Amino acid sequence: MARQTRQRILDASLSMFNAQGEPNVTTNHIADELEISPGNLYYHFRNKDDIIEQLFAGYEARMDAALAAPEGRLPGLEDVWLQLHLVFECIWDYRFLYRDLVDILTRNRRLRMRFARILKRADERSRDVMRGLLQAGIMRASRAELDAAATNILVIATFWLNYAAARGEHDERKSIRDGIVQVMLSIAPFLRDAERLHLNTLTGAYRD
Amino acid sequence: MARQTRQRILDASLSMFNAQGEPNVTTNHIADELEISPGNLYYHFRNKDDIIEQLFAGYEARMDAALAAPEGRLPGLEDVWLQLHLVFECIWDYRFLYRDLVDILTRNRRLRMRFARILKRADERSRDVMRGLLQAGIMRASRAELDAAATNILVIATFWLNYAAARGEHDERKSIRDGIVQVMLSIAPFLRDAERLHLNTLTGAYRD
DNA sequence: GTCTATAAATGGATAGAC
DNA sequence: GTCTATCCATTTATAGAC
Repeated sequence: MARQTRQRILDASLSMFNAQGEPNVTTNHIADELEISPGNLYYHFRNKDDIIEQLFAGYEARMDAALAAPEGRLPGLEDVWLQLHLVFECIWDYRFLYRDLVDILTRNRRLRMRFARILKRADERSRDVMRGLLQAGIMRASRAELDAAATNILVIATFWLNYAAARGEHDERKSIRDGIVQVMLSIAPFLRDAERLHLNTLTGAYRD
Repeated sequence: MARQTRQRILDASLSMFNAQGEPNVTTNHIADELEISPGNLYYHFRNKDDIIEQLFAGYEARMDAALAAPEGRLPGLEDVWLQLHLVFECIWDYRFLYRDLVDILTRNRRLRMRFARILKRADERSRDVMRGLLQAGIMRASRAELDAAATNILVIATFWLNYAAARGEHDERKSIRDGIVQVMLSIAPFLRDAERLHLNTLTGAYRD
């Protein structure tokens, strides 16, 4: 039953962090929710940060998988679409991390480095995709524009949920779809007319 | 001296919030820093949230001024440049708000509504500029692309400092300039070749 | 207006029994 | 593994003297 309780604590923590925001959930709240004693919780984890680190490990593995490149070929627009889904689903499942990102990373040096590594990987991946579109001849961009576009995608993906919350968006689930559309449309103006129009049609249909 | 102390509390709070993050600064810390008693602080403000609300009022006025449109004429690219500076400087001066935006807005219903109003205004302003470029004939975009581009600018401006922090950027002052360049380059691909090239040159020079 | 003193509540964490 | 009991530190906030 040891494994069991440990896992239950992680599951409840993730769920409560996501629902109420990590700063607003104490170890006591978690223990209450599971109807176990605080002492028991501290038997399984050194402290709250330990719980967060374990959750982060799950997030890390998930995001690393989502950021994997397709085997041995250049990525196309359809690959982007699929990959964005994987990434946004991952962000959604660990949204507590993003909600208070700076505060969490400031408190914990290890997480800071690990998150920076993921960002860097996402950046490379994002650039790869752009380069793929360039080489396929369906995109036109200067070096600076390409870099900026890649960075743009990271910023949108990373903070889209926060943006939705700040705007007072209630249907959080829907904002995931909006975020994906937002990223796709940020690529559109770089494309050749045919592909650009195609993308506009696709995103328009997807939105509803 | 009443006005004096009150203002000193506001100044110190803003400075400490910006430096250490609002969640990590308590009313006691503020009193300590000013070498006054906690009781004195509570004579001037009902609580920490009251301080934040007063600071927010300053932010609000400042941002409203930065978002004002030029008198009676359509905005051009140079207007965007200037206006971005005003907006980013304002964000910089009140960066504590942006650092823990969701948490702060979740805790305070009034601030939530007031910030949403500002975002809405920025959105309109951003759209106006796009429309101006369209009508001037130097930009080409579908309706969906224009909306997305306007939103993009908001997302970048709002979260650029957080993004820089998450990447482990140390020179915070420099990230302001990078943010401005990032926004300008997000507009570039929509422009006619002449203006597009011009913008690439300008941002390239500005960055260093 | 400002201070001292302190209440009241909370959150993180541990010791020791079972 | 789990619980009870409890400690310690922190934070917010107030009462009352000066």
